[in-house]
Amino acid sequence: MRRLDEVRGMATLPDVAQHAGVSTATAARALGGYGSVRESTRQRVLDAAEVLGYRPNVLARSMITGSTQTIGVVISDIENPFFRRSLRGITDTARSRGFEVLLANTDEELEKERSAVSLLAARRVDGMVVCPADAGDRKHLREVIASGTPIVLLDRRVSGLAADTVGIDNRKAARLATERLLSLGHERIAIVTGGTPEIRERLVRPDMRGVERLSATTVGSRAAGYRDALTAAGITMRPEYFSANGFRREDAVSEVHLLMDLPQPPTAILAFDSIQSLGALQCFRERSIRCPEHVSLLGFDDAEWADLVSPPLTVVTQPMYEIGVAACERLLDRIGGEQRSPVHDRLPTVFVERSSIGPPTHG
Amino acid sequence: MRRLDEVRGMATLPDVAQHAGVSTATAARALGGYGSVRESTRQRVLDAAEVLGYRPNVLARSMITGSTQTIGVVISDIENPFFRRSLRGITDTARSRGFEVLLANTDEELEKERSAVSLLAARRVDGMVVCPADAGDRKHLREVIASGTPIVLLDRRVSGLAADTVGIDNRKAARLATERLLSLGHERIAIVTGGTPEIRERLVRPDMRGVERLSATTVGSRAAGYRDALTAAGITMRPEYFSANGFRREDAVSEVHLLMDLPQPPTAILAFDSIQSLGALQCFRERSIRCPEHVSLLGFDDAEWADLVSPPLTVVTQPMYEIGVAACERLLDRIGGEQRSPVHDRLPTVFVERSSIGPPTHG
DNA sequence: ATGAAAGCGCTAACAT
DNA sequence: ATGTTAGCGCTTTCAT
Repeated sequence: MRRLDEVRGMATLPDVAQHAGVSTATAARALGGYGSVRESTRQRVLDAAEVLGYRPNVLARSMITGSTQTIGVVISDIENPFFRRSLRGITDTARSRGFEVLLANTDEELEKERSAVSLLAARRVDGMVVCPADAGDRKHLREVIASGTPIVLLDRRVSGLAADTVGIDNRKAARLATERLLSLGHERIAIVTGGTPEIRERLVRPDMRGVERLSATTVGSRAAGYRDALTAAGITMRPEYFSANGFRREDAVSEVHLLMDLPQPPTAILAFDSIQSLGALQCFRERSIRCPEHVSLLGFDDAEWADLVSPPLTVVTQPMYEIGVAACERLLDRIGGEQRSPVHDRLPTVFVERSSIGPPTHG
Repeated sequence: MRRLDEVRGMATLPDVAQHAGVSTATAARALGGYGSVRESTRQRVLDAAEVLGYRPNVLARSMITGSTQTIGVVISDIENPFFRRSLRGITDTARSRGFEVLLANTDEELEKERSAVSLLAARRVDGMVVCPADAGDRKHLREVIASGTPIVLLDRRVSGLAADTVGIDNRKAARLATERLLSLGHERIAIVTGGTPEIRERLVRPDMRGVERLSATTVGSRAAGYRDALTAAGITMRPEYFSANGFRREDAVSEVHLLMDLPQPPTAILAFDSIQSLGALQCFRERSIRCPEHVSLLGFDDAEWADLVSPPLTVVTQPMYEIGVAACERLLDRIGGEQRSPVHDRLPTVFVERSSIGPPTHG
């Protein structure tokens, strides 16, 4: 009775139409719920569809309508607490609005980002949420936007790109965190940024020229906030307290070791994300350094384990899930045709004081 | 010069063909790298594509070839360490083989699983990796498989389903873990399963009937392994030591509170996943229970924080990433046309002893 | 309210 | 080696 159905288990619109004794156009109208169809006909078509186990071919539909009801998400690493929580916000929101999510990891590598973006574009996603690599050119993003596919930037702002951005005020958050450390009496404060040596280079030169340009990146902004606080307190920034040698946990571990090996090791460390915090904690454990007695640790992002490590970590919290939600909503609005010029949402951060910071021990 | 390009930024094959002065077929061949094309023509086409910023429409291609080069992943929660690590294994593998990943969360809700699977099927994914909800019917999975789309089961085995499975030997792993606790002298061992009350009901009845059927689920298998060890040691399982009231951290926290409120609280707890471990740890902290002095804790899955919480957690490790890789490879093989009957991969677990377990304190 | 027919952008025979 | 010609399954005018 139904040929195609037997081949690949798929009945098509013509099959349904024939079974219901109507034209494909009518069947499509009945199924798609548009146009006008007499109730009795409608029912007949629906029944036929039911009987045949008909499932519309979304691909064919997309080809015509031009919409795939799919968004692409390009992030550096799903395993990073910030991204995975945000991703959950994105997927939940997308889902509730009838969109699917295509996922791609970049591991902070520009090349992977490029190919991911290009592949997603080829898949005709209706839009993308991307957390752009901290440096490098943005031609690929620009092209996508130019071709009419909206992009919303997550976490990181890119100057000169016609894209909405959702994140926090990184500079301010870092300044506040640093100030808290300062108020405790710390003067030797190091930052473990998880950034790349290149970024570091531009940030540590005497005049700090280029900080403004770099404030387009998270690391740059936070480093700038750190500098703001130090400067205001009349403290000179020491290049050796500026660590930026990779975003992985192992990178952080070795960087903190280096820090603690310094003739004048820092009395406090500000970690720029939860992976870096974990690395610092691991280093402390390896050296039997007591925290906060020997050194204070303040981190970004309230990971699920932050209150259960020892000592419980004091953190600057970003509303990770909400950032994802907001980013997705912005994107969906754009996809829906919203026109206004790019907006940059800055969600509020919260300072959660636990016990990993305390007054410095000078020795 | 290029009409379509101006409308939606998209040049089509005919555009490229015309620009290169060849037929669409030739252009397609040159671009697709199949058939035979003279080198000079090839170059001309490629150049034209470059100039026009041509991007093949994957949808149109998929409609014909019937392959979308996309796999769907249906898991309960990306935020669970096990799933996110596995997901990374899946995406990395898929990527390297030219497949994209469509993601869906189910939160262990059968209804969400059904709709996710159905949506992915409608998107014509070439296959799916799914971690099925612990209970309920599997008609939706069966239908997908019947329609010719292969499914590989992650973590959980479902009897009577023609699908490959990749996971560990849960029963054995749980038995070994329990035996370790037993060898330390514990007799009052509780399990925090993260399962549902329904599953628990079936497992705690005196005769334990139904355990076999339930061994199709992770919780069921692990509970069975726990029972195996207890039985072999001549210890009667106490229903009150069997906790199953939700998979979330909060659930675990309150369950462990309940456990510790018992007239005879357990001297050791076996947590069935890292979220449950986190919950137990949190409860301990809330009650100032010292671990392992007051109670031992042994968990499944070596989350990134496991060695940094206090006390460092003793765990049974699953090769999470590798499980994802294996699942994806199996799936890709099936998609590639492999026929053999369903295989059930069981990857090896490793016992990592840290300091959260010790001899019981009888009091 | 319904049908006929023209595509969407591409691939795949089948010719040449 | 290249071109011609059907479609894939659906939506969408334009008739009727």
